[in-house]
Amino acid sequence: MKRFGLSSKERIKSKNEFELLYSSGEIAFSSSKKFKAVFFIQRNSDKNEIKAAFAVSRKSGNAVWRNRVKRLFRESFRLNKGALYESVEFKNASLLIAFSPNSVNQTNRKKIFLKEVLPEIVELINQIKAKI
RNA sequence: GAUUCUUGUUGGGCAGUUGCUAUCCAGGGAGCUUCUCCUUGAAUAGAGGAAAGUCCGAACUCCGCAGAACGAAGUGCCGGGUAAUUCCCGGGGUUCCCAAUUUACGGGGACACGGAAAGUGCCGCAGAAAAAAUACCGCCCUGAGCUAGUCGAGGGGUAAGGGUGAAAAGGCAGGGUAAGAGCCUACCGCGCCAGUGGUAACACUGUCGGUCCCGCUCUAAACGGGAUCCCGCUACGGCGGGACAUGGCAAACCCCACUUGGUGCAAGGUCAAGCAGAAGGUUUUCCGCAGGGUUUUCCCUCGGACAAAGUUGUUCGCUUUGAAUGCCUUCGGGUAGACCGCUGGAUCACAACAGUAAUGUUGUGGCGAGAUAAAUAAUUGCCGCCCGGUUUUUAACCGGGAACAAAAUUCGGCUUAUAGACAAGAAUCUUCU
RNA sequence: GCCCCCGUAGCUCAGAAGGAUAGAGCAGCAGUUUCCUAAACUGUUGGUCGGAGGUUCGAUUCCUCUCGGGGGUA
Repeated sequence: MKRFGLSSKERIKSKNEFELLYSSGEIAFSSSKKFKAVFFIQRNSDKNEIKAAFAVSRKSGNAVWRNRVKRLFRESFRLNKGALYESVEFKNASLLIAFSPNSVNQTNRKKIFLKEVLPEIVELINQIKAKI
């Protein structure tokens, strides 16, 4: 597996997985409340896999803005997922995560850049890593 | 030269690193081994002019048979273009603006632009009256009466004037009259018909336009014929002639002409996986000196009647079924994975020819996304563009900015949103010759 | 993706096959009552009828475009 890649196997794609995540998952917020992450930890699993999703509500902006936010999330996750894999393999667990914007939308932040998104995603990943 | 508007084109470029999707090639591994799957690497390609809104039109799909009548919906000057259109091009008409001004000629814009003389309905307030005109003020004639006047109850005539209104029953001039009026006349206007030009819408020219009836294959205020009324002239035999009758609204109902079956890629098809059925309703037909079997109060086929279901607005008509693992309605259960459809086409670029143009024909060359919780990205450097600041004001450095917006079966239009750049045209202003 | 609906006062809704002062309830404000409050009663404020064009003498109503919200569909 590539160290900094993100293949389609590492993405949540089925409706069942989304229902499991949103019905019984926990929520973590970044310190500025700009972003949030919903995550579900399955303990004593033999798969040791991590699956991520990037969800942006339709009300927060138009298609161009939503696509950009999702791509920035994906880029941030792709570069920083290594620490999570170490914990998952050590604890023998599986993990599902969905990242979403919380207070940020197109009207209050028309242009958004990676240097704003990346530190807060890293913070969220560290919060989740502490709970495994 | 500046500003504004319209139309068209364009919608930053190059390189590096790390990723994603598709196609293809190579290596490794697994299996049910001419095939499929997993994994690693290389190459190539990877959002728009509107991809948007979903307002029109098609291709394609299945249902179904589309046959008729009625209904419903849509379209509406004429011609052309197109696969087709509520689109585009050209022309006509109406209307507005500019310039000029008496018009005309000229330039530009807008227009859902069939029918109001088939019928129905509506036209608030104001006004006398709003569509068969019951005359408010006024004008004119007449005049009971008495207080004898610049009086005037009542009766009649009058749509020229006033006032109201979005709109007042063709306009204007002359004649005429008691006062007036298409009451009469000229010109303009309205409409029918004919001729000329035009494919046509329409334009120009000319004739005609009382009332009733008949005719012309339909229609007729006006084309033909007859009757009748009125007016004028008359040599009394006739001859000549006739103001024009109905405001607006059809994006009110409606009439006329034309068009339209529904459904929309979550259409539709194949494979895999998976589950659980239940309740209710409906129909145990009839006839036939038709044919066959033959066990002859039986069964099958055929024809007819009847019933049920379907035919996605209704009726007729049509199709299927009539006892079976049926049909209909309601409730409930399971799955939401893969593949096809899925991108080469009314295709794109260039050139020539035809055409006023939209567009078409021919030739040459090209292949340019195919995702599905949904790829097409992130970041760094340099160049180019714009803004601000500093300094040695030609330049350099520093900081900031660059619109609207992302395919989802595919095309053709329309509409709406758009920073900047380029080209062409028009209008206005200024400067020079 | 496709197909449909709805926008009227601060809130929930009426209204019409075009006529102008657009209604009702709740809420708000003022008053009566009460020692004070609530309740009750009386009066009153508040609307460019989502936005822009068009038809018409006249549009909340009819037509077109547009903005926002909601629903259905394997």
